[in-house]
Amino acid sequence: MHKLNSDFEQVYQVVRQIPSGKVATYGQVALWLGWPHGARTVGWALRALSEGTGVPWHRILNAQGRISQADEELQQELLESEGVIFRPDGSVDLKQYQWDGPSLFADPT
DNA sequence: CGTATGACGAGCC
DNA sequence: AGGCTCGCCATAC
Repeated sequence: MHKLNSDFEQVYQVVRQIPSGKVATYGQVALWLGWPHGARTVGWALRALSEGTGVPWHRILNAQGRISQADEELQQELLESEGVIFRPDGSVDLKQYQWDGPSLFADPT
């Protein structure tokens, strides 16, 4: 299949699998892609993302369960609209909301 | 091709 | 607990 598999595309493919109401961390996504220390690269990919791509970028938080992007207000609203509850300190309980990982049934294509 | 940058993360002070 | 530094890695220039 067309190898559009640039590293960015790989990131998007994983992020797109995160279900509504769940979140994932940069490092977590990186691990799923096989980059033990590529968390920053995941951030780069999401940053390069333009609007209307359909990629649920807002479901990505840092290891502390906090928003790392500039437009925090928007991201929090998007998550809350999916049922994610933020703590008073502006973080989310990863124990509760962190996604388990890509389904083993997800076809790699 | 070397340097700088960044939506990270773990460690150290 | 909070802030700073350093390591990692794909892009940008």
